[in-house]
Amino acid sequence: MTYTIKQAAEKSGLSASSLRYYDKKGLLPFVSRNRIGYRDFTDSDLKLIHTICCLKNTGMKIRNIRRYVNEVMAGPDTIPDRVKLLGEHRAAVLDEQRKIAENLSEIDNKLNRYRDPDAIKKVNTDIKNATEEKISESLSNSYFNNN
Amino acid sequence: MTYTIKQAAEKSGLSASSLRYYDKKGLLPFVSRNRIGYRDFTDSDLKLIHTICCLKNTGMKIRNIRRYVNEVMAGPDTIPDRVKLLGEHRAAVLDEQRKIAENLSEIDNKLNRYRDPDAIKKVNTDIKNATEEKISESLSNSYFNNN
DNA sequence: ATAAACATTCGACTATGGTTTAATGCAAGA
DNA sequence: TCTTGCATTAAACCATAGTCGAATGTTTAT
Repeated sequence: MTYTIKQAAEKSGLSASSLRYYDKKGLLPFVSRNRIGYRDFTDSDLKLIHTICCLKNTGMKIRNIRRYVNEVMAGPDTIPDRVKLLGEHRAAVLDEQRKIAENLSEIDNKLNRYRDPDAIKKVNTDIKNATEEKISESLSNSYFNNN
Repeated sequence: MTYTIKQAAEKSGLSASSLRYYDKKGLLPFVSRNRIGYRDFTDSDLKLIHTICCLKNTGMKIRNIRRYVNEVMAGPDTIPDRVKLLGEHRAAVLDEQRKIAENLSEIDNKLNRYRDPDAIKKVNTDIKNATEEKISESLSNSYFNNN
């Protein structure tokens, strides 16, 4: 069983354009061509493409995905390299997730402030403070169009 | 106390270029200018810039950050809009975090496979299967340069 | 045999989020 | 005064990750 690029696109969730783009970028050196130059995707190809998607979806750059694919193509000797590459990526993703969670918790604080019954009062106090800060520096103020 | 763009850059963790870029994109309408046209950043300004950074760091697009900033500038009447905007953003971020965690867990599976004592054997089996799949379809095989 | 529906490549185009450069101006210290 | 260091703008440039259109070829069904 092989698949055309359109079928591979459906199965992988990528667009045919993206698959061609990835191929051009060296991410799909394992995809064969039939006698007239059309790509023939196998199930094994789609498994590796799935892994590529996992890396892409977690933010790995094309350049590093290519490194990984090349290591896969080079055979079992590169297993330590793959562990290093994936392990470092894993750590980077976790760190990024942590940072996002931190930033999100600040957004949550804002949301809670806005949902507070006294939100209007508090927001008005903020505006007053910001405005006074501008005034005390003889700066123009743009809150509420009070220029 | 006011800050030059350089000092504001240091305090916010952004580059001066980014601050100018954000200003150009309408994210900093609250930043005043002194008599010769230089930006004067106040502490209140930096607080709002901090919020902007939280939104940016969680992946909000410039266009939506601008919407938020405009709502802030428009005063307390827009609090429900802000809650909607931030609430939707929050949900989107959580969903994205969930997807990333899912993809990462598949990467973890790969890592565990590679760290298995039988990793080489298993990888060789994979290559064998992939190769046989290609052969059975009369396709060229590129694993191990066995073209 | 001809049209529809695929496939190919190449180069141009888009979007996003900046960074860099060039020309210019202001301000403060030697 | 003159140099140094900061500021301004507009426009060009960059990186990333695609997407699209044109020209062309293939396969299939009618």
